[in-house]
Amino acid sequence: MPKVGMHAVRRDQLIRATVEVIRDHGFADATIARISRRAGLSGGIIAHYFGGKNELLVASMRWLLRELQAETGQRLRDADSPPQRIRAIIEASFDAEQFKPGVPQVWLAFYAQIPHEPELTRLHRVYMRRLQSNLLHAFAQLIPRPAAVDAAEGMASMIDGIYVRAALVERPLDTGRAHRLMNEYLEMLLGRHDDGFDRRDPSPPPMETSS
Amino acid sequence: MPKVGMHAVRRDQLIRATVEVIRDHGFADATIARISRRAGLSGGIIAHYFGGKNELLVASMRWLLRELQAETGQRLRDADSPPQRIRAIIEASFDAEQFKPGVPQVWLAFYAQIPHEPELTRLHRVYMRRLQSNLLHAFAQLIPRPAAVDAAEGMASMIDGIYVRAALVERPLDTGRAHRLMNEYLEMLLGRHDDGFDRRDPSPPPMETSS
Amino acid sequence: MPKVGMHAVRRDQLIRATVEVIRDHGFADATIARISRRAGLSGGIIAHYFGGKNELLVASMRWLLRELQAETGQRLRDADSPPQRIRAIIEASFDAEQFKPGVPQVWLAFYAQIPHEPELTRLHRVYMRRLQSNLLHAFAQLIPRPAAVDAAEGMASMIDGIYVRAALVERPLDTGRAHRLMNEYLEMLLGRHDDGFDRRDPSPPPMETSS
Amino acid sequence: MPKVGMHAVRRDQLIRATVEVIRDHGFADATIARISRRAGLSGGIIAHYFGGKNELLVASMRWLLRELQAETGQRLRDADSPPQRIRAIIEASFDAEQFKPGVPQVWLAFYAQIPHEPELTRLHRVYMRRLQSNLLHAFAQLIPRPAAVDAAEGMASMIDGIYVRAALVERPLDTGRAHRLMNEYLEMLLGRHDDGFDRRDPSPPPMETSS
DNA sequence: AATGAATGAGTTTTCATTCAT
DNA sequence: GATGAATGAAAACTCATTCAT
Repeated sequence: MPKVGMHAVRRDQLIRATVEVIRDHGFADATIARISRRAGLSGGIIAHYFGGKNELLVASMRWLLRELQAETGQRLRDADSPPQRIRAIIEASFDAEQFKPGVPQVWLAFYAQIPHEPELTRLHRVYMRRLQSNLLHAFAQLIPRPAAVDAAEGMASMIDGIYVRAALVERPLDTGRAHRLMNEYLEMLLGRHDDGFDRRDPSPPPMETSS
Repeated sequence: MPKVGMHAVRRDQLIRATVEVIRDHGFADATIARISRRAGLSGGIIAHYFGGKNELLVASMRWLLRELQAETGQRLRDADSPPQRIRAIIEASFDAEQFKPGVPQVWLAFYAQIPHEPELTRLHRVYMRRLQSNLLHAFAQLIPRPAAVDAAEGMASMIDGIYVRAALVERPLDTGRAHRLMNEYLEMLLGRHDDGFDRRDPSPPPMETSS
Repeated sequence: MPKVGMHAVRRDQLIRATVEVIRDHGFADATIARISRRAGLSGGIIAHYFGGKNELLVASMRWLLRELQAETGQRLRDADSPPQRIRAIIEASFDAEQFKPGVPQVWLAFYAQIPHEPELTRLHRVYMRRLQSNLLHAFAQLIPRPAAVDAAEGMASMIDGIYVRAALVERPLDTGRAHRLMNEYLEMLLGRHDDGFDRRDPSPPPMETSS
Repeated sequence: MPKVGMHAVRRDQLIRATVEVIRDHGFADATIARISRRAGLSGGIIAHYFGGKNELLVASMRWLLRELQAETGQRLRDADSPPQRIRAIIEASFDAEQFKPGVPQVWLAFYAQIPHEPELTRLHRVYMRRLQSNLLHAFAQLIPRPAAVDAAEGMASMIDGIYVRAALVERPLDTGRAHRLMNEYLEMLLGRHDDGFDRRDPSPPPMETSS
């Protein structure tokens, strides 16, 4: 009788290898041969566990999103005010794990593929909507609704922008400076309306449901 | 007798086809067959005019950067104050041309390839440094140096972030809202120091040299 | 304690699955994965019971031939005149079981493989010789020897032809019409010599030995 | 500028190689590697000229059917009475070319694949219907309609049966004996009604249209 | 006895490149 | 200048076999 739990172990092993290969070679050059070699397994194993290369790639992006989502969810649960909730999102995005060398490149590679692979489009849309919803609800408790909409959009853009640039520039911002930039932006967004706006918002924060 | 300028015509034709194919299929699926078919030419032609596929891809990114650079340069020449210079950069980046459907996807595709192709790395670095330099000089005339460094970084990140998101979300911001977000951010960046800082900066603006 | 006869049960189970898969997908697409899944067993089981895929295929054809042979033998034992013996062969070949949808396709698939797999060649040769011998002996008691040789050949060809066509046409003959065609042919073959030929043949009918 | 007509030459070359490989190894073992090697070309060429292996196989069967159809059509055009038309069909089917060693095996291989590949099903159906129609029309001018229907079916079955057996037995009938068997069958079919049936049939023979 | 994990050879397909015309 | 025929390497995928449990 085969060892139990092998399924999960192997899938994880292969997904990690995939992420590493994409990090080192880019999406277009992430071949089955490279991935399976990196995982220390044979090429045929990918068909065995994922059905095909594309499913492995999708599973890898799903895994990345889940990791990030888990981080975000954890921090959101610990936050108990709208500003803290916003900061929780920033901190999850700029977690040390996400800023490790190579990690932004992997995200960027998947980002570029999103418009061309429907399942990636779907995965990303789900993630992004949840993020946007969280940001909007938090801002809406702090500043007037129209400003909150722009603030949420701006905040999300800033997060993405800093992160994408981390993949592109030789010496990316350290996480400290990334945080500082984000927090200054946040302060400015909130400060503009620091003029008597009633911050008490009766609506509860959006649920953190796992998809 | 060959037509004069055929060389330039064909190269342009192939570069445009390359951009279209990357837009429609992504970087990994931009094959010579597809590109040459789109250009209405035979597959062999690419070796003839570019030596190989990779050179064509590099030339295509160079072409994109030149277009953007030309736009930026034009607007910068028309600007005659630091804030106007900053706005010129924003406006060039969020030009209607750059926001056409598909265009952000193409940039994103090249972005993802930049870390893996040295010549793309180089091209992008040159472009980015010039942009950064322009932004920094402009900000440095408006706010204190340490704040200017952060402002330039933040502004560049915001530009990239908004642009990348335009490739990823179903309904990207229209250029109007993109501009508004940028301008609000700019005002906030400048406003924070709107407290007697001497905006006169003796250093000249950076040269607009074509690479 | 293993059930008694498990060996035979499993072999039968796998052979039936093989026949069904060949029926549905053809010989070239009868994979071990499909066969074992159809049998409700794991892929490894085939090596366990047959040594390998090819042995399973050979065993499957042997099984088909044995079934047909059993049917033929039974009917021959019930026949007590040369014409009845010929009809017994016809009836065994066009038994309802053999005309079930899909069955002719299976035979055809094996037929096509016979020239390329020595063991199948052997199996089929044995079967065919016995059939031919039975037909020839029966005809030889009814019509002159040279005519009997042709009649046996013609009868065997007609059987094969009707059967192969049952695999190829959309609406195969029903067994009734198949029988009628065969019987008419038989009558014609015999009728031509219905002119005083001595039907009494001293030679005994060929033995029905099981291979 | 490439040589003109290469397209037709190469396709023919590859189809012939395919037929030879199927003849020697069977359908399941007719690999692209073997086929292209036999044709003296590289494996990639098959994608170039046929798009894929399956299209090559379909084209090969179409080619075989066309050859046979051409032979049949030629002989039918030379026939000027119903019995001659029937004999024309027999003779085309049992042409020396079709009885060359290996040829029946190739037909048998394609036959076995017909139920599993829709395009082969279609090709064969078209061919078979035309044959059946020709036979029926000819018989209908010679014997009563119900008998003609059976005669056409029986004749087609006999042709297929003799031909299939040619692929299966060690020493197939020589074409002479095959013809004799067929002609005897034909005579019997016609002779049974040699009793005053009005052979004059006003309906014209079916058109020989190329598909 | 039976599983299904894992392999690796082999197969089809893809594709950039080369080159004669 | 331009084609598209042809290649061959590399890619993804298939699949029979092996084997530890």
